[in-house]
Amino acid sequence: MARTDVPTRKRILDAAGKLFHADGIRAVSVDAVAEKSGLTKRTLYYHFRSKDDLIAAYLETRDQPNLALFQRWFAETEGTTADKVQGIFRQLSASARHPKWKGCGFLRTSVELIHLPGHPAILAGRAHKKRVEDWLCSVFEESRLPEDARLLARQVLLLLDGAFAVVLLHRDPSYMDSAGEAAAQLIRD
Amino acid sequence: MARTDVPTRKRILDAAGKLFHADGIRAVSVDAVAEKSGLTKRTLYYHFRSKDDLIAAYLETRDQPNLALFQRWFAETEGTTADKVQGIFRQLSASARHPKWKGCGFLRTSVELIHLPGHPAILAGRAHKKRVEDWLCSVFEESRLPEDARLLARQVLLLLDGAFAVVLLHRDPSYMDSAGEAAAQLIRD
DNA sequence: CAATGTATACCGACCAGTGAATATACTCAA
DNA sequence: TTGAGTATATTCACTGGTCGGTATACATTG
Repeated sequence: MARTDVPTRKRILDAAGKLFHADGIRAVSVDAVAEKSGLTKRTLYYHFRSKDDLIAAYLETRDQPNLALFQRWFAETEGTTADKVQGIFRQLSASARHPKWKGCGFLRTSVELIHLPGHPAILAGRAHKKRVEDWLCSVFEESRLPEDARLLARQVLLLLDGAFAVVLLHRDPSYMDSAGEAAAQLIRD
Repeated sequence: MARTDVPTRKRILDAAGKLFHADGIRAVSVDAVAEKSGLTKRTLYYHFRSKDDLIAAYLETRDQPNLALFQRWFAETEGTTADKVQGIFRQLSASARHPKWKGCGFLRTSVELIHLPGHPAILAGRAHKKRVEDWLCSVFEESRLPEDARLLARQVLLLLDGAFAVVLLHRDPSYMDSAGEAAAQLIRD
């Protein structure tokens, strides 16, 4: 239907999101996305120029919500900055207990496509990680001596992404808690 | 030649190794490996039951050398345990400056294939990471109070893998140094 | 009519894996 | 020593299937 352009596009993005999350980007064919969304492949190619275009659009929809979640978890935790950061890890640890948990979509997707340097997914992943780091940095600048803030933000990001990778690989959420403790220790120190 | 079975198999593994490292496992076709090794695909399938079998054999060849490298870097660095661990990160930081550096093959491959739970590459990655962690744990047990050793080993592993992922994604080896500093700080503390 | 959106059917390229035949080297009996 | 037999090693040509992407025609709506 011509009037209802948005729902069609959204249906495609929703279907793509589910499939990409479940099986990875490379493994999901455009045919599969079309079938899952109940539309024809040709219709999909009417709304998206290419599969890469679809991937980019899919990642865009995930960027802000992801950071917002971290910010909410940070804000909702009582205590020092170290406690609040550890709160993020604790919430992630709880999330990771769900059997369908697949870690950080940006990290996963970026590593999956790391061999294609200019790929939109790499750029999206890079931008997302930078956004998280910058937010952490601003948080530390507000509550601590400024010269440590950038380094500290980087180190917390390293622990965060390390935990995403290791928890995913070992299927053991307790690594997320170990990462949270390490982060708290680095911040407190 | 029947007498010289080993070289053929090795030629295939070498070719596969180069291609897998350069382009990723999924992206490399069996045809490509066959062509690179100067043999026919059918010959490849004579020596390896399947592509997965080839992948598993390829990863096996990378397991011990990788850990041995860490151990060498650890042993060759002077100073405290914290210094020695930081030495590993420093060496990795130097390695990461080579333009062809692609991070940890086990981590990259495991994340690439994470959606296939029983895949040999996942099992190999898991086993490799466990081996590194166990080695770190034994190192810490020898030089520190035993109850902290396991947690510390896990946290260093988290920093290590976080750095592998973040350095790869951002193409910025200095994250490896930040990880090393964090590790040293956790150990010293 | 004309623009937008959707569908059927198809393309060439590539994928992992295989069938059948062939070449090479080793074994052992005459 | 030689020649037949056998296991190993390799090749060419192929299969069924999937991939991303498209040519073309049909439908709906203003």
